[in-house]
Amino acid sequence: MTKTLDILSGLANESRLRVFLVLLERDFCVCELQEILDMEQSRLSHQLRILKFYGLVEARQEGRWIVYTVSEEVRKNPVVQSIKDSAELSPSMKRKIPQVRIRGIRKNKKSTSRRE
Amino acid sequence: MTKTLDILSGLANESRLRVFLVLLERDFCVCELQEILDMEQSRLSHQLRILKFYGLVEARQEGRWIVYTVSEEVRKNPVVQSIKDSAELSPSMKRKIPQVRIRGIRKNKKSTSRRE
DNA sequence: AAAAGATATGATAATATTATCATATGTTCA
DNA sequence: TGAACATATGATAATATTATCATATCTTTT
Repeated sequence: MTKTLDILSGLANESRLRVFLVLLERDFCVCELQEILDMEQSRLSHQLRILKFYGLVEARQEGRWIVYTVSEEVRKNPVVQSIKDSAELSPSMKRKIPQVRIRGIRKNKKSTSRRE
Repeated sequence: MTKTLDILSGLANESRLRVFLVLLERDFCVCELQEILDMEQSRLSHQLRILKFYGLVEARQEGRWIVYTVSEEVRKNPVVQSIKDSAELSPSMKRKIPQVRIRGIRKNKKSTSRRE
């Protein structure tokens, strides 16, 4: 179970909070997050590692991509829920979320072996 | 209104989180907090300043003491409420809370001018 | 007024966080 | 297989946080 202090520590950073809020919408691979959040790859990767460290996100390989998720357990956490309700994503990010679908394009080309 | 990121930043530190949880129980002056939390005065004072900086606590003078409070507005914040519900104070701290009453002792000796 | 009590502040050192750059690793595709 | 893509990692520098110590400030008490 994710401790409250871990949630606070993990999200006490603006970019990490944003990444997390986007991942609460739905799963994304790193390059999709890059697009939505307009963040440099390496920086994003480091921040994702920290989110993972605090138990806030999980990663799975999906073909050529690594897809990050917020588990059901974390989603159910009351502190996480209140943060989700209170913190607003910027309009520009919200706009991008339904559009960005880098993985989708490829999945149609060839049904890849997906171990989830 | 206290922003979510401020709440997260302010409480993403174990001692600060503890101080805040104690102050959610009721108001305390610094020396009472020192007693309950077993923290050095200077360190406590610095952390209180940070809590104040993030808008999580307020301070008022009360005679010789400075009493810290969590405002109603902050208490009502959903993120604060969920943190209060999720994070547990240690038993030793809980035990001390009803006992420690440094201000009270003096108040009986002489009714001091109190501007609250 | 001086002593004692309560708290804040400033300086410093130790430590942690963050961003950035370069590069390594693993996967798919031609 | 090798190029291209996607991501992670390591090193380093810049910056921020934290703890500690000494001292200053303000209030009350004697």
